[in-house]
This record gives sequence, C-alpha cells and structure tokens, in this order.
Amino acid sequence: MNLEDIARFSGVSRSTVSRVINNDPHVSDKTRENVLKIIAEHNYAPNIAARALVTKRTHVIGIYISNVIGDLFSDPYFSTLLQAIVTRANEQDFDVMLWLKGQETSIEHFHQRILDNRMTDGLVLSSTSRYDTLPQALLQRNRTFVLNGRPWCDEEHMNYVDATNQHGAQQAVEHLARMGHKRIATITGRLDLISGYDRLIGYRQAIEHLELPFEDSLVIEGDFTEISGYIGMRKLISEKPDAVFIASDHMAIGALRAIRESGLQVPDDIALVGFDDMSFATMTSPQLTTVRQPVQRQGILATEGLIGLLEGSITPPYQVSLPTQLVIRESCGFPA
Amino acid sequence: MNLEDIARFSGVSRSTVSRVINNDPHVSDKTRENVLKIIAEHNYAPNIAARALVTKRTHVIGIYISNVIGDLFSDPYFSTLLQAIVTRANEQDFDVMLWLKGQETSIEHFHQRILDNRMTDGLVLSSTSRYDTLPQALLQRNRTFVLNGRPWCDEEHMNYVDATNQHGAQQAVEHLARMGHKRIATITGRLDLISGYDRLIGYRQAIEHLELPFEDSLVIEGDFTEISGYIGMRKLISEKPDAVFIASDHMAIGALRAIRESGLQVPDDIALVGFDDMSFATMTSPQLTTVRQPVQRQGILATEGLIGLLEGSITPPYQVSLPTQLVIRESCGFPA
DNA sequence: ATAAGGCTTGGGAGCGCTCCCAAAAGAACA
DNA sequence: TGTTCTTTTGGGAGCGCTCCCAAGCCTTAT
Repeated sequence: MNLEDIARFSGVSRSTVSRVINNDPHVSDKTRENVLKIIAEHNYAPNIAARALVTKRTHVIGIYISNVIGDLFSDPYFSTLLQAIVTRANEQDFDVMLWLKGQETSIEHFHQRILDNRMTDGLVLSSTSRYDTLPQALLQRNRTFVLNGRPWCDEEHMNYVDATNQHGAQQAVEHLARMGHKRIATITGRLDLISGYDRLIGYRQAIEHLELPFEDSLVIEGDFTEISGYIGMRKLISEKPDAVFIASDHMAIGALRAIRESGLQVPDDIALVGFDDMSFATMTSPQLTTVRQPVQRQGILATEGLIGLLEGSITPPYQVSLPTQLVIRESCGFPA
Repeated sequence: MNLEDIARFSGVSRSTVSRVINNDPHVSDKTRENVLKIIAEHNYAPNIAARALVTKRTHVIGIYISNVIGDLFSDPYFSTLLQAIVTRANEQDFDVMLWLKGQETSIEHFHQRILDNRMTDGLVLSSTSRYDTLPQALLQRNRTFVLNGRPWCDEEHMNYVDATNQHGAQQAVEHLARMGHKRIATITGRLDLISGYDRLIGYRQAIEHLELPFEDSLVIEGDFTEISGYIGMRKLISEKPDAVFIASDHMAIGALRAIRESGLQVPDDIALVGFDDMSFATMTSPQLTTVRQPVQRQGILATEGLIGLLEGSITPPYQVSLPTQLVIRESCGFPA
C-alpha cells in the first residue's frame, strides 16, 4: 500500500495524495475529504524511509546517556529526564531513539554507532564525561545536538541546558553554616561530570567565602551512586564533621544508612544536605534538606531547544541555565 | 557523500562499494581493502533511509512501556528492563526507539503514533494493561512484537516473555505460613497488569491450599507505587494481620514506612514479603524478604526473541516463562 | 466572447541504496 | 591455443516518497 495505490483508489494523482498527507492548502476540500476517507479505510501510513530519503529529515531525535553505572541508572534522575524528553518530543511529533552507554560497552564502537546512525535529526547528550569525545566529534561533523549540563570546553559554540549547580551548592553550605555548623564536609559526585564538578566548586567557594576551615580530609569523592554515599560517609565519620553537603540525594540515602549504622543521629550529630530533591527525599527519616533542580524542565527545554534548532526557529547557540533552589526540611538541623 | 562518490574515489562501481559495505564475499581482497580505506578517510556511512527503502528493514526495534505512572517510572524495574533491552539490541546491531505512555497522553493518539510508525522492524511491549488494545491492533496488522508478561488473551498466538508470578506469590505466602503466621494479608499490584493479577491469584491459591482464612478485608488493592504501599498498609494495620505479602518491593518500602510510623515492628508485629528483589531490598531495615524475578533476563530474552523472530531464526510463537525465586532475609520473621 | 488571473491537479525527476543479470577478467584444463 | 568454468565487477531498475514545473480548470473582468 503506497501513495500510488491510494491515488488510484481515490481517483486522483500521487501528488494530490501527497498534498493531503502533508496538509498542503492547495487541495480542494472535496478532494481532501475523499482522499482522507480512503487513507483511513486502508490504514495507510506513508513510508517513512522513502520520505526521509528525499526530505533528509526523519523526525527522530536521539538521546545518549553515558553515565549508566552498575545495575543501570537506578538513580531516578535519568528516568525523570528520559520521560520528560520522550513526552515532549512526542508532543512535537518527534520519535525518540535511545542509546545507553554501560561500563562494559566499548566506547569507540559505541561512538561509531551513534556517529554512523543517520536516522536521527539531532541528539540530546546527558551526563557526558569530561573525557568523552563524542561532543567534539559531533561538532566536527556538523550534527545538531544539545547537551544536558554545560560543556567542558568550547562553551561558546555548544548548545546546552544546565542548572545552577555551583550556586545551589553554595546555598546548601551557607545554610548549614547559618544553622551553626562549622566543620562542614562534602561527598562529591563524579568529578568528570560537570554537575559533580560544579557542586564541588560551589562548596569550595562557600567555605572560602564563609572563612570556614578547608581541609582535604573533609572532601570525599563519590560517584553519585547510593553505595558511594554509604562508603563516603563511613570514611567521613572519623573526621567528626558537624555537617555534610552531599552532591546527590541518592548518595544521601547511603550516607544516612552509614550514619544510622554507626549509632549517630541526623541532624543532631551530623547534619545533612543533599542535592536533586528526588521524590524519596521526603520519605527518609529525617526528611532530607536538599537543593532542588528542575530535572523535568531540563528535559523539556533540551528537547524544545533541539527541535527549535532543527527547525530553524532557534539560532545557535541555545544556552539555558535553570535555577536551583534550597528546600529546607529536617536533616540540616534547626536554628539554635 | 554517497555510494557513488565512494565508488568514484576508489575507482570501482557503486555495486562493488555496496558489496564491501555489506560484507559480500564476492569482492577481491585488494578491492575491499582499498574501498574500506576510502570509506574511512571520508567518514562515510550509508544512508539508512535509502537502504531501508529497498530492504524494508531498518534494524530498529521499538519499546513501548505503558505503565508510566505519576512522576515517571520511579520504580527501577523499568530502568533495569530498559537497559537490558537497549544493551542487548545494540549488541545485535539494532537500535532502539522508545515510547512511554504517561497517564496524560491520549491513548488513541499514542497508539496511532506507534501503528503508523513504520520505522521499527518490531516491538517489545511492557506492562500492557488488560484494556490496552495495542497488541490486538498490532496482531491484526501482522506486526512482529514480543510482550513482556503473558498476554491477557489469544495466548496461543502471542509472543511473550513472562515470569512465574503465580508460583512466586505462592512460595511467598507458603513461607510466611511456615514461619507460623496465620492471618496473612496482601497488598496487590495493579490488577489490570498481568503481573499484578497473577500475584494475587498465587496468593489466593496458597491461602486456599493452606486452608487459611480468606477475608476480603485482607486484600488491599495497590498499584505498584510506593505511595500505594504506604496507603495500603495504613488501611491494613487495623485488620491486625500477622503478615503481609506485598506485590512489589517498591510498595513494600511504603508499607515499611507506614508500619514504622504506627510504632509497630517488622517482623515481630507484622512480617513482610515483597516481590522483585530490587537492589534496595537489602538496604532497608530489616532487610526485605522477597521473590526475585530475573528482570534483566526478561529484557534480554524479549530482545533476542524479537530479533530472532524478525530474522526468521525463531518460528512463532516464542513463549518463555522464567522462574522466580524466594529470597529469605529478615522481614518475614524467623522460625519459632 | 475573450483575456487574464487564481485554484487545483498531474507527472517527471531524483533522493541513495539493493538486487539482479550480464559482462569482463582470470584460472584451469584439454 | 582455445574452451570452459569460476570469480569479480558493472550498470539498470526500482523501492515510495517530495519537489517542481507545467497544464488544466474555473472565475472574474474587460
């Protein structure tokens, strides 16, 4: 069943059917109606490949997530992001192709797969490592893409949607200081991801600004996983910090567990602030004080930006930075 | 840059280049080598649309997940499944297209989108509701697909990968009985999903078989979300059950919270068994006794099955049922 | 009645591939 | 040397669309 068949059945030419399908106004109402009826009767849908061959557009965007650690992205951050992207793309009549890079996949092979795949009009890249060469390779080949998180380099030319991670981290640390905490430690995220890096920078800036003691032993490197939060906190306990800024809620869950196991109390013995404001942050006891970042909004804006770029309604660079917001709950302590 | 260009550069014909790209043995080693060099030099990749137009194959499979509730699939079940599918598909040289049905999306519109999209060779459908007409529509149009979870109807003709949910639920309840519990309640999953339904059936069969009292008030309908586990358990507490079989670990987390808030102890006051064996089941206190289902394996087999079906190496129906396994930890109590 | 103008419609060309058949080149044998 | 067979190569046709130009039709004005 193709255009020609539909044309024959409805007694018009291939061109007219094409016009009807593409909503071209140059068709009489009578003809349009008739053709639409025939199309519906036969469940006809145009052959996407043939269309793509001539238009050089597929109406498909790709999502590349490279941070997939361990048993997969158990961190609901990615689920939320993914859902936002897929939903928004569908609303704008785009379909979505998905690539997940696990640890085991060979990166060259994987990149080649994405670079060679010409089935997508554009890409959203999420949580690209500082060492990931994909953005550069795509740039070099003139492919349209939007980064989730600001780029490590070439900032002026890249399209991205970011959150104010530095500022969020600062707010968190400042709030802990305001609550009377002096010895404030941090468990970082992956430092090869811009979000992890920026949150550490924010921590440092706040410490410096507040003229609090900065000690290397108060900075523990995590990798955003729950288990790394647990391990990080176990290391940290012997350092006896008053408070800890943890670069993700997911890690904060692990940290809470470590604290509970050691018999200490949150926030009395150790105060905690997380980052992300994931849905489970209100389900812990005590409830988690955290820095909210608009994950869903990031996904939506990345998608809208990409599609706008593709359709020419947005001229590059498309650069967005979304605000973060401190959400005060119980884990940070109460004013004395 | 197309086949013809590469042909010109390497001094051979379009056909020969095509043969090289498709690994046709009827090319001399010298020619092949030369052509490959030119291809690499120009970063040439064949135009997928043109190829698909003639072969009628895209090497793309689609995944349709319809269970997306609320703030997205916060249940890591889907993340795990998705990752397994994507990884396996990529290994077999297929790309993956993703559709997520949220509550808000109009189902007709969504189905049309999937039915019309001829860009995928086949589909994996996960957690399709009993009321979802997509499987029938796909069947009617002769599209190849594999269900994750056995179908609600037309079982003989459908391809599916399932887990032994009934048996798993039975084991869970039997174990609770063995631990000395008499008044065993359940919080069900969504009963329009086959997994939720089968787990309830398994519960009932066990109760009947063990000749324990069956009371309607001991069966609370949940929907697999954490919050429904919380709400369900709050309702259940007044019924004073000895033990509860909860149809997912995610709901069990909510139930644990409800029990803790009411000042009761697990397993002393109420024993609990979950389902899924998600990674967080060992992080709760007490650790969760649960029924393990091989989610990853399900994703892998669904993908392999679909691809096998597409390539003709498997003849339909492709029907797999994977075993579940009781994992005994702390929440179910200890032998008296 | 004729010309001029706007709508609507039809059909050729071409997108970049694969597939098939036929031609060319090389190998092997008498 | 010619003949036959095998291996390697070339080129036409066609997949199902869109895009463009030209032709046909219907108005409306002169």
